Amino acid sequence: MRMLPGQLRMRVLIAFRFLRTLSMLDIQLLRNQMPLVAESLAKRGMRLDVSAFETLEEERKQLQTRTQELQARRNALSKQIGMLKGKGEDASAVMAEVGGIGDELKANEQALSALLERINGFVAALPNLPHESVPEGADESANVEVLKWGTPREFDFEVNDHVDVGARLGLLDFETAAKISGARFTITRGGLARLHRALAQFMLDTHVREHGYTEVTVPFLVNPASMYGTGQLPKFEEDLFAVPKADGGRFYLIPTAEVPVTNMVRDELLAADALPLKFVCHTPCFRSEAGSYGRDTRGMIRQHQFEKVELVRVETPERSWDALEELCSHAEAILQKLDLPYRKIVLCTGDMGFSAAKTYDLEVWLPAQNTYREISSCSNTGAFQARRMQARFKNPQGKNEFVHTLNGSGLAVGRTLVAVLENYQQADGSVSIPKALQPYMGGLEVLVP
RNA sequence: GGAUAGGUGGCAGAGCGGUUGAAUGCACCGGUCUUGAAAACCGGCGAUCCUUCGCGGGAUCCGUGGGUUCGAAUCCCACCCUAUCCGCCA
Repeated sequence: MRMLPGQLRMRVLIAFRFLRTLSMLDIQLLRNQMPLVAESLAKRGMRLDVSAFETLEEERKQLQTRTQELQARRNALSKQIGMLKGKGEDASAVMAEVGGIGDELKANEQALSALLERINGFVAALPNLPHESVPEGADESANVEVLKWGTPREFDFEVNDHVDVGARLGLLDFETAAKISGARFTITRGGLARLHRALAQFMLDTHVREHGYTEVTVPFLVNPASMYGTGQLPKFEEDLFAVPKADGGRFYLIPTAEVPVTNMVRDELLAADALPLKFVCHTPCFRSEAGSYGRDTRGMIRQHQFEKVELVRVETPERSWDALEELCSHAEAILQKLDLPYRKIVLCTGDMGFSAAKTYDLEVWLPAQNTYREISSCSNTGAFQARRMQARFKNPQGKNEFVHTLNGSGLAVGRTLVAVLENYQQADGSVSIPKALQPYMGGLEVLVP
């Protein structure tokens, strides 16, 4: 198989990263607590080949020790040559001796770097370890409901789904979007377009004014290193849209603001008093949805392009677990203010994303589907992303330590619009506007056909 | 797209091919002085990996990769990135 230039660069980048950071999981943990790590990964349905790793490690130690011995000898002898020449004495005997080291040293160095790349390939495929509080299970059926909020409304008429509600209003148009772009795109018009904008504004304002987040705007096109930092690459390239650059490189369209916002601290060494960082960011998100051809084809639940208001936090390890609860409550606050019934679940070990140590999903009630659907996902990745990104802070003991990074939707704007249309629809085809949004709609109380 | 300049420790900024992991300043930590603080003075202060129970010892890292050399931050080549100016453009 021919390798694309981007992939080649990625492999080079990974090899380079490995030498600097040695892993995505903590390599020390892997070396010293192998059984524990294996057990933890097993909970995620991930079988860790312990003996394969130990063999590689054994080989690495031998090779590294031998290489370093040779390097030490070469350095010492070369230093002697410098001293002899400085005194104007003859150094040819020493030069002959050091010359003999060259071949073996070069062979050792090459073998070592090849081996390091193999070990990296092994470690890079490992997902984050689940937090101890995460319930064990193989798939979504083992997720655990934490709470239900609100009561689904009783309808005294036949409920329509958001596609029909939007059609009756004449403000939601999939056909024209399909003509322009293809499947999984949407056009909204008039009051509905404004309602969509109002939702995003309302979320931003709430998180800034009431929850203390700093609003940021960021690039929507990012480089491969950023995708690697947050964990989308190298494993999940097929989920992304790529844009080629004239120089042969590529940009990726962000699948979530988590990528650019979290990468703001990549390669940074932060002062302890700079933490926590709390950012809120409204962006479009682009996803290829390559693995979900048959799912949610109707309506605007699953799109190639949607908008999201994202919360990102950079925390110290001591505080990150409290911060996750807090962040999730901030996302919940939006649903509560909009009076949309939802439930909160904690994902089991088998259903979590690659980078996450623990994830809460918020699911909003959709009456037409008679079920709850995901509208937010809030995760603590611990030091997993920070280790990939080299994002550190100087702890009170003066030691450099990896930060913990968290992110969560607060909320997905498109799906929130769906939820409002379905939950606030009325028998005559109109849709009343949630109280909290009316100030953002110039006081408008209802959208009428 | 064209033309320059530059990428060195948390930051700024030195660095004739040879005891340079790197001067100096700032920041930071400890101490002296002070009623306290500031100032001044003294001392300390990079990361990662290997080895050791520990003390310690060793290796690698000056944008990235490669080359020359007994020896490279320093010389050569390629690439990446940043800044500035010109052109074009929302």
